Amino acid sequence: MPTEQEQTGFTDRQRAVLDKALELLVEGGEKALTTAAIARAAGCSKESLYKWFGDRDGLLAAIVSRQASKVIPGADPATNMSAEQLRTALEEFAKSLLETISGDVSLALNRLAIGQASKSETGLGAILEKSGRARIGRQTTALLEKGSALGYLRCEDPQEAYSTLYGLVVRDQHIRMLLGGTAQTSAKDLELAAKTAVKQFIQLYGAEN
Amino acid sequence: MPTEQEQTGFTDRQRAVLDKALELLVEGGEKALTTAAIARAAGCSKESLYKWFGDRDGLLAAIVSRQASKVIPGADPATNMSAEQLRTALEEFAKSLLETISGDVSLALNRLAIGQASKSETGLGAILEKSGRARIGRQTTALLEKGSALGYLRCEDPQEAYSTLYGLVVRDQHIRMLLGGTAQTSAKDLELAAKTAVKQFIQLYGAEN
DNA sequence: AGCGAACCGTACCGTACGGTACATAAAGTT
DNA sequence: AACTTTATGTACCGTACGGTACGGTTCGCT
Repeated sequence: MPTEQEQTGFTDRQRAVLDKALELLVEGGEKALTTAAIARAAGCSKESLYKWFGDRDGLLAAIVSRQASKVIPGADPATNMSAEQLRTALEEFAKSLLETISGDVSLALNRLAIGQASKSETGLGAILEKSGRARIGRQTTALLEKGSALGYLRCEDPQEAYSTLYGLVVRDQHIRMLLGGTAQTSAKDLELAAKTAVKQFIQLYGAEN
Repeated sequence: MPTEQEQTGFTDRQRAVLDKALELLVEGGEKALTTAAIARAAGCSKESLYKWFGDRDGLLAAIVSRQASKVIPGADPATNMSAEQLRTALEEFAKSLLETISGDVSLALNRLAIGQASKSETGLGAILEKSGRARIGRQTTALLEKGSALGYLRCEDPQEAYSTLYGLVVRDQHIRMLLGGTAQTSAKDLELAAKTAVKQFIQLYGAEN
C-alpha cells in the first residue's frame, strides 16, 4: 500500500486507473465496475489493483475520493461587493450547482454511494458528503455571511439560509434525475431556474429596507 | 401467471410475500434481497416466486408497485377554506412529506430504484415517480390551485409553485439521508421545519396585498 | 375415491465475481 | 552482471446467486 503522498492522492498511474474506472462506472453503473473490467480497461493487472487499493471497497472509496478532490473552488467572497455583485455570485453558484448535480459523473457517483449506503458502510456517503457537498456548502455559507455582514442579507443563521437556498435551487431535480428521469433543463432553462431561485431567495432573506 | 385482478395487485398470498420481501429490503438493502432469502422468509418456494413474478426484476417491480399503491391520499381540498385552513393544510403536507422521505421504507425503496437506475431499465424509478411522488404532487398542486382561486395565493403556475414548496420543505434532507447521513430532525424539529417552510412559501406566494 | 392444480422444499446447474497465486518481463540499484 | 522491485497477464479457487427441475404434499373439485 502507498505510504506516501497519501493526502494528495495517488501515483499518476493509479490516478489514471481511477479515471478509467470512473469512466466505466459512468457508462455502465456499478454492476459494470468489476475488478476484471477495470483491469482490462486500464491495462493493469488485478493483482496491482488489490495491492494499491486493498479490496474492491477500497477501490470504490478511492474513486469517490479522487473525484471529490476535484471540486473547483468557487469565487471567494470579495472583501467589498455591491448588492448586485452578491446576486451575481449567488446566481453563479446556483447555475454551477445545477450543472454539477445533473452531470453524468455526479449522478454516477451519487448512485454508487447511495447503493452502498444500505450496507453498514457509511464510507462513500460520508466521503461524498464531506468532500463535495459540505465543502461547497461552507463556501457559499461564507458568502452569505459576508452578504449579511455587509447589510445586504438578513439572516441570523447562515447555515439555515444556505439550506434554504439549496432547496430553492435544486427543488426535486436531484432525486428525479437520480431515479432516472430526464433532466429536461436545457442550458437555457438552467440559467433561468438559477435566476428564479436566487430571486426567491433574496425575496426571503434580502434586507431591502 | 395471474391473469385477473391485475390492476389492483396480486393475490393475498402474493401480497404477503411482497411485504416480507420489503421487510428484508428495509433491513438489509438490496444485497440481502436474494430469491432464496425471500423464499425462506416468506415460507414459499423459489419456483412460486418465478411463477408469480417472472424473474427477479419483476419481483422488485412488484415490491415497488405494491408499496407505491399504499400512499394515503391527503386531505382533499375543501370547497371553501380560510387562509388559515390553507396554511394548516400546507403544514400538514410538509410534515407528512418530511416524515415519509425519512422513513425506513421510503429510503430503502428509493435506494433500490436509484441503484437500478444505472442499468437501462427505467422501470423502478418511473414506477416510484409516477405512483408516489407524482401522485402526491398532483394533490398538493390542486390544493395550491384552489388557494390561488380563492385569492389566498398568487401563482400563475401551480406546478412551479409546488416545486418551490417541495424545495423549501425538503431542502437537502433527502439526499443526505439517502447517502446514509443521520436524519437529525427529531419529531419536534420536524414540525418546526414544516412550519418554517410553509411560512417561507407563503412569504413568496402569499397574496396579502 | 380419484384427479389435477397449486405449492413447498431441496437439490441442482451454470455463471459471474472477488480475491489469490504464479510465471514472466521490464526497470532501476549496487 | 546479478539482484530487487514492480508490474502484467493468465489461470485458478471458493462462493454466491439467478434460474430450473423434480419429488412429495396439500387442497379443491367432481
